Parts: sequence; structure tokens; C-alpha cells
Amino acid sequence: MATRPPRLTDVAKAAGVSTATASMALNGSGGNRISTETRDRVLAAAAELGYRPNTVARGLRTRRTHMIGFVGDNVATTPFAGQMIRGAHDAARQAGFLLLMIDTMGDPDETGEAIAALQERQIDGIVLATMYHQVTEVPKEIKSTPVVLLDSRTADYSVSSVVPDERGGALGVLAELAAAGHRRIGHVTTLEDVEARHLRLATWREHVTAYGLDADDLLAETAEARTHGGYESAMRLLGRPERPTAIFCFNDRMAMGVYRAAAELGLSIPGDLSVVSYDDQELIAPELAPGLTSAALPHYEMGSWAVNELLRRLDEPDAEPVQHLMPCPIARRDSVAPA
Amino acid sequence: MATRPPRLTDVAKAAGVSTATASMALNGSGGNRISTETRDRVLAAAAELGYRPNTVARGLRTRRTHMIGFVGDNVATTPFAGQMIRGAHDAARQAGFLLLMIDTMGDPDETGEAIAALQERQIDGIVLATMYHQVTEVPKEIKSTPVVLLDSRTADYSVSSVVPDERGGALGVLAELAAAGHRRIGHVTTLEDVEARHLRLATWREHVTAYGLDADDLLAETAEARTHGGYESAMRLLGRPERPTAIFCFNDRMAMGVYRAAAELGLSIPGDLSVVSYDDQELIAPELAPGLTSAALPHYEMGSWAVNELLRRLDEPDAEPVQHLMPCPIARRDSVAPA
DNA sequence: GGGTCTCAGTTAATCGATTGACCGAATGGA
DNA sequence: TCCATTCGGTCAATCGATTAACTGAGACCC
Repeated sequence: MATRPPRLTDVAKAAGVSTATASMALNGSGGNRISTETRDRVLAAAAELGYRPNTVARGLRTRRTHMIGFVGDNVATTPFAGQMIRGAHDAARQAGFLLLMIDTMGDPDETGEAIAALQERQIDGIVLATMYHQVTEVPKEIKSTPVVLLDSRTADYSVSSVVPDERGGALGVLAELAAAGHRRIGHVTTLEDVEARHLRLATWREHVTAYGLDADDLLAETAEARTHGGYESAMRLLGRPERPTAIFCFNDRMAMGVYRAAAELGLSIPGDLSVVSYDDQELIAPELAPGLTSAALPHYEMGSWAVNELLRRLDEPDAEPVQHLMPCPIARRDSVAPA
Repeated sequence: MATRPPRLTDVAKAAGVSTATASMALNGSGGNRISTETRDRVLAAAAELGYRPNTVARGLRTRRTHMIGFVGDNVATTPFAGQMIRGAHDAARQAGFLLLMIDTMGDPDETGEAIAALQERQIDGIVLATMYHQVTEVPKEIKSTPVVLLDSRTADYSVSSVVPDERGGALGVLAELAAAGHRRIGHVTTLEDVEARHLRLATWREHVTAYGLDADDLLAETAEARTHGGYESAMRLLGRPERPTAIFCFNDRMAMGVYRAAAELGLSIPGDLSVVSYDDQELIAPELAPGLTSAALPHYEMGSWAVNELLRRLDEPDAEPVQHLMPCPIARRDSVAPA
């Protein structure tokens, strides 16, 4: 029981062949130099002994560790991280890779350290994930290591990246409102200067001005992207002389505040006010009453896309970098009714 | 730029010493066989070249990879996972270790595969994490690999483990109610047959029967552990002739339903009804109005404890296994008022 | 019969570090 | 003066795989 796990030598000995032959038989490499019966003998011996290759030794020789570094800026504290990681994890697993995870807590120094630590371990590539859609730079520590950006992009598009199609998602939920006949649509957005804010805001602006409404004039409110911020913004928005018949929220948390404001003002959702939002957070959107129609951030898909793109680049290091926009599907619930 | 990263040989050559000397100088090993000036020369050369050891080669030789396998049963889909992972991650990082993560989706076959995949990569030890407090078995694939259980334990306590002190947490929130003078305290619990349910329910029962109340008779309701389940349970509980003045909820999601039920019945919280709960989920407990008093699950602390215990066992493989109960601090908010 | 292929393997170098065994010079003790 | 230590290093084996180069036996062709 306390014996060491079997090595390739043991398998070779048991099958009566050299380690070279054993290696080729097990890996199917070396063309057809191994006869079928020899291969079977080796395979049988390996199974018999419960042989598992030592991938550290293999990695030393082949310079491939089948490990991917996953560097996140706040993996733990955001509810989105899970799906991103799982998407990446599943795609990696499928290809025989494993994820070596580091959370940098958003500290650039930490990021440098993290990348160094990963490179020391000879990871085959790196997925650089941010928890919120943004524009970043690739740390200089990454030299020739292949890298793919997850939920961010570089300013010059020089590195493969995947980000949510914010515009598409925003158009999607706004279309829900439009189809229900809404024209005066308010927007409640965040204070933070992030890509998501800009794109959602711009798309909303474009949408309402298409009706000849003056977006600047009256319909957007800004606050901290939490329940309370949503509440205050909604109170202001709904307190106006000509109140909007619908509100598009920056995210579900703010929508939660909008719900509360509506309740306080005696407005029923969706009877008196329709609400749509972004993120489709599982702990919020479906749990509110009525269920909130929201554009989902495709975290799982982005995670898996990033890994697959990275794997592709391992085989074709000189392939052109790709910028991918991942569609944001609309989760339709009961927060929209005819105007 | 496209040159290979420097190897130990390069450092040795640059410093005019053998690789053995370079290795010892860099690692501080070999006692005091290296003179100070030689050491400085080697260190300078390494810094100059930007030398980073190849830990794959090192791992092959030393049989230590400084990687810990983190196997979770549903890492992605639960909001708790993040803190558990980060606790483990931080503790590992601090000691120069990295986490190799696998999510098994709760599938036992997957777990076996995962462990094999990790062992092939020669990880130094394994943290087996479950997302909900439960009793498990250690998969037989783990033979001599050191392992620590995170948020679960074996029936026979043969493996080190850490779980939340459910009893302590429940007593804590119940004490909040007691201090406010509540006696008729209802309980809303989950249908699921999990350790958390048993311990919280038992503690509540013990608490209320201490007042001479008959727990069986009237005060516990069971439903699915979601908002709606909490809502229905609360409706039943509050519809009784002598309604409870306070409710202890299995978790925050159910508490959310209790809030809704109270609102519908025209009961104000905490004026007419005090509510306490368990889990202290960041997206729920502080966001509800009024803020919910809840016993926090110490996921971060458990994660870091598990890794530290694992690291300890790497040095002392024969140490007695330890079963640790991690305290659940009470997050006091505004959902409790005098009866 | 001699040369050339193919087949089915084996031998040995290699990946990049760590480390036990060894070694020459200087120091110290008797 | 001579032997034993200590000091400060070097040599070479080693971890467990992969793989380029080689080899011996038959088959095949002319």
C-alpha cells in the first residue's frame, strides 16, 4: 500500500518492452511503429498496474503542462465570477487542461506577481479575466506566453478578447419595452466609469432619441450601482411631472431599488411601470416579484470561449487576434406590460 | 526578445560558478557552504538575467509542486464558493502555493476523475470542498495524498475537516431575539436533508423548549429553501391563532419570502415581527429593508483554515486529524425589535 | 546475390533543476 | 610536523517521462 505509484519503467518491464515502446504504445505516438499485439500488452500492463503518467516529468520534456493560468481581478467577491470560471474550467477540462487560479484583488502589482508565479509553473497560456467589462492593458510581464482577455479588451485590439455584446443586450430589453408600446423610457445608471455604463447608456440614448425624445433633458439618473442608488434614482425619475412609463436599469441591483421606490409610490409593476434591466443575476432577477426581465451577461459562454481561443492559439501562435462580442440573451419575465 | 528564458546554467555561467553552487545560493540551502560574496554574485547574476526557476523541473526532482488541488462539488453555481476559494487561495498564496481547481458538479465519477487528474499533476495535497455542510466519504482514489475536507466531514472523523459552528450561530441569532424579549419564535426550514438543517432545527427546538413551549406543536414550517418557500411557510406560520412574534429562518433566501409575506399581511418588520436568519448572503441580508440580522457562514475563514491545515499535514503527515468548528459571527442589522 | 526498404523495436540524450558524494586548500590541534 | 577538520565549492546522478537516432531481421526487386 505504501509503495510508490508505478512508473513507465514498471509498465515497460511488466510488458517486456523498453520504456520507449511503452511510451509510444500508451500515447499512440511514433506512427505505426508499434504492433497491435505489443500495444495491447502494454495497455494491459498499464491497466493492471494502475499506471498514471507523471505529468510533471512529461511537462519537463515536452514543455507542455496542460495547465492554463486563470488570473482574475476579484474572482471571489463577485457573483459573476463563478460562471466565468466554470465556463473556462469546462472548456479546459474537455481538452485535458486544468485551471491554475489566481485572484489579484485588482492590484496591478499582484497581477505582475501572479503572472510570474504562473510562468514559473510553465503554464501553457493565460486567461486574464476582469469581473466587469473594461478596457485594460496587458501586463508587460507576459512576454511570449499566449494570453486571452476575458471581459475586457486592450485599447488597440492587439490581443484576443471576448466581451459581452452590451449594445445588443440593451437593444434587446429596450425592444421588449418598445413592443409593449413604451416610448418614455427612463434610464438609471451607475456612477462608475466603466465600459458597461457607456455602452448601455449610449444604446439607451440612441433608442429614445429615435422617438424624438430628448434624452439629455429628462430621463437618466445616476447613482451608486446598488439597491439604494436605484431607489433614489427611481424616486427622482418617478417624481417628475411627466413620469416615464418604463425604466431601463443599469443592473439588477439598481432594479431592486426601483421596485422598492415603485412600491412606496403606490405604483404597481408592471401595471403602472414596466422595468427592464441588465445582468440577470440569479439571486435577484427571478426572485423579485414580479420576475424581472433582464439581459443576461453570458459569463459562462465568455469563459469557455476565452479558453477555446487560447487553446487555438497554442496550436497557431501566429493567428490573428480575434475580438469576440458574446450575445446577451434576454430573460423574459413579468416586469413588462403594455404602456 | 524571442530568446528562451534563462536557466540556472545561465545564471551559474554568468556568476562563474557551478549550477550546484548557483542552486544553493539561490535557495539558501546547503548550510553555510556558500560564501557571502559568492552568494551575492549569484543573486546579482540572477537578478540581472531575470532568472525564474522552472518549477516543473524542480518539482520533478523534489517531488513537491507547491500546488494544491481544490475539488469543489459546485464551485460555480453557489454564491458561497467565492469566499471559500478566496480563503483557500490566500492561505495558499501566502505559503507560495497555487490552487489547481476542479469543479465536479457533484458527480462522484467526476470526483474520481478529478482526483486522478490532480494526482497525475503531482499536486501536494487536496482540499475537498462541498458547497453545503454535509457528511461525506473520502473517495478511494485518494490514497496517500494528504486531504482536508472543507464544509463537510467524514462519519468517522478520520480526516481533518472544518465546518461551520451551526449550533453556535443559531444560538447567536436566537440570543438576539431572546434579548429583545421574544419567546414565541417560529422557525422556517428547508426540505433538504442536510446537516445545516438538522443542526439549526435542533438548536431552535432546544431553545424554544427551554421556555416550556412545545416546538412540535406549532412553530416550525418546512418548504423549499427559496424565496417562495419562505413566503408560503411564513403565511402559514403567521396565519395561526397565536402567531409568533419572531421568526428564525433557515437561510436568507427564505427570509426574503418571510419579508414578502409580512408585507402582504400588513405586518411591519421589526415592529410587528422580528426576523433573524442564517448565511448572511451579501446580496440579500444587507439589501433587504430593514437590513436582516443573520448568522454569517465563515466561508473565507474555513477556506483558509483548510489550506493551512493541509500545509501542516504536508510537514507532519502523521499528525492526528483535526475537526474544526468555525464560529459563525452574527451580522446585526435592523430586523429585530423588542417583542 | 546484393542493395534497398520496411517493420518493430531499442539505446541513449534530453528537459532543468536538486543534492549526495567528493575534493583541494587552508586552518587548527597535539 | 602531521593528521584531522572545516570551508567553499564542484561532479555527476537523479527525478520520469519523450524522442531522435540507430539497429537487426525479413521482404522485395532486379
